[in-house]
Order: sequence, then structure tokens, then C-alpha cells
Amino acid sequence: MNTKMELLKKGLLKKGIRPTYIRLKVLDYLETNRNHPTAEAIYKSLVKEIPTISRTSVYNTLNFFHEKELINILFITGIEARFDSNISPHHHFLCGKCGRIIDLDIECNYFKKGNIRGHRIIELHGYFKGICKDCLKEGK
Amino acid sequence: MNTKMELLKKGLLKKGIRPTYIRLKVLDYLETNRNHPTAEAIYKSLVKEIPTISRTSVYNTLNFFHEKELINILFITGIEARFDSNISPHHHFLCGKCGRIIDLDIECNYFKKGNIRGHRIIELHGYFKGICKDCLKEGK
DNA sequence: ATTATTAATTGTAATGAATACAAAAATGGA
DNA sequence: TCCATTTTTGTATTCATTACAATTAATAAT
Ligand SMILES: [Mn+2]
Ligand SMILES: [Mn+2]
Ligand SMILES: [Zn+2]
Ligand SMILES: [Zn+2]
Repeated sequence: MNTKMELLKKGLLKKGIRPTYIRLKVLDYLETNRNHPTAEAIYKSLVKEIPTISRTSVYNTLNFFHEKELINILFITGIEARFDSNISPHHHFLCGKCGRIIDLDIECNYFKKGNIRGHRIIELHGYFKGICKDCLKEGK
Repeated sequence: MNTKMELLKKGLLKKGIRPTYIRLKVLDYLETNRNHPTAEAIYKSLVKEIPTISRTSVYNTLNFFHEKELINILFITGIEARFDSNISPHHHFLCGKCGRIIDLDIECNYFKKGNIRGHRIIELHGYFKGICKDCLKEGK
């Protein structure tokens, strides 16, 4: 049988990435928590199970994953980076009230890799800021 | 006759903003330098003419302008904010080689204020990362 | 299995953009 | 001029992120 961790391990090996314990745990966290967490949130969660883990390892691992194009890094809040294991092109919405970053599946013609005006596109980022549906309802 | 500064002053007054010397100089810099400068770049330039100016004043003024919807703040590099006095909706391109942020005038259907999926949109941000046309040519 | 080599992880110090805050200066009205 | 309010300044602080050397773990060679 294939446990969740076995599958993650296979996925990393297929990309030529050594499936170390920390890498597996960070990736597992990102796959399970698709709410664009901060590095600190990931650290805070993992340190409960791995008391020896360091913040530096979390940062190292996240940057490493980004280099290997396994995750996206979102600079939206202006305060801290947010991490996203969903690498399929999609837009985001940052709510100024509750602070959530919500996925938006809008089909935008310009939102694909390739070339634009002669520039080679490697990363795509589209996001909106405002007040989310829930916060509008509750009149927070 | 209307000097450039007189026009900037009138623009601020029309928006109910006191046209102080520093505000006029910061705005003048942004209007003249439409290359999305950092706060530090603005400070470095202004301090040559206004030796007593402080970094804090530059930051205060820029944030104040943003609150008054006079400028946009771009969080693209992940290192530092970039400021844009062009508030008409437009996309950006960040070159990973030369570091420039280039304006892109692409007409995107989703790039307008209003509501999307029930969320109220206040700010629009669309940008791409990659290698710019010039850097591709020079094979930097 | 033991050793050597390489890679990953850790802990601490440092960086640097941005903010907090209180004092000083400037502004505008009475 | 006097007073109240706003703006600007200088300094200290915050805090996310990185730098870096030491330690540990994993892999390859003997
Ligand atoms: Mn997402
Ligand atoms: Mn622009
Ligand atoms: Zn919300
Ligand atoms: Zn370039």
C-alpha cells in the first residue's frame, strides 16, 4: 500500500529531489494546508512534531522548492511571503479585513507562460485586494 | 504662467491634500521618474536638494499618497516596495536579470474594479517575472 | 563495516526595509 | 502674536529573511 508520505516521496524522487524528512514534512504541510501559509506558520506547526527543526531549514526548504518549481511564492501582503503548492496558474484575492488569500479561478487570456512584448515569461502573478465576500456579509 | 510645481500644487489641492514642500517634491520625483523607484531611491535623490529630509518623511508621504489613492505600491520583488504614480490599471514585468519593472499595456477583461466572485475589488495587480527583451538580446 | 565525501540541517548573528514614537518645526486661523 | 493642528525629523525598534560556520546526516568509496 501507498501511504501519503510514500506518494510525496515518489513525487520528489521523480523530480530528482532527495526526499529528506524535513522536505517531506514541509511539502506535506503545504499540500494539506492550501491556504497560502507563511513560513512562520509552517515552522510553528512542524516544530510541534519535530522539536529540533529550525526556521532556517523551513526557509531553505521553501526557497529550494521554489527553485525546483515545486511551489509558488506570493508577495502580496507587503509584510511576509506566502507559499502555495498549487503551481497551476491561478489568481488570488487578498482580503484587507480577515487577511485571507483566496484562490480565484478566472480564465485570463494573458495568464500563460511564453513571451509577451518580447519578454520571456517565467512566472505569472495576478491578484486583487479588497474585502472578501464573507467580510462584506458580516459587515466587519 | 504655470510652472510644473504650480500644476502639482493645484492637483494636490483639488484632492484636499495640503501641498507641502516635501509632498510636492516626492510627487514631482514620481511623476518625473516613472520607473517604479524604491523609497530609498527617492530619498537618495531628494536629500541632495533637501539635506534635512528624513527617510521617515519619504515613507510617510508615500503611504499617505497611497491612502489618498494618488499612487500604487508594488510588492513584486519580495525585497522592497516600488512606487508608481501611474494609477491607471496596467500590468508589470519584472526582469530577473536587470531588475527593471516595465509597464505592460495589455487589455485584460478582468482588470477593472468592481466585484468578482462576490468579493469587492479595491486594488488590481497583474505582473510577470522573467527575462526582459533587452536582456534576452544581450544574452546577459 | 569503516572511512571519506558530499549534502542537509542547525543555531546564531547580521541585514535591511519599514514602522513606532516622541520631540521639534511648520502651518494656518483667530 | 498666540494657539492648535499638522507635518517633519531623529532615533530606536521591529521583524521577516538571509549569511555563515558548525554540526549532523546521507551517500559513495575503500
Ligand atoms: Mn493559490
Ligand atoms: Mn507601472
Ligand atoms: Zn475577508
Ligand atoms: Zn532585463
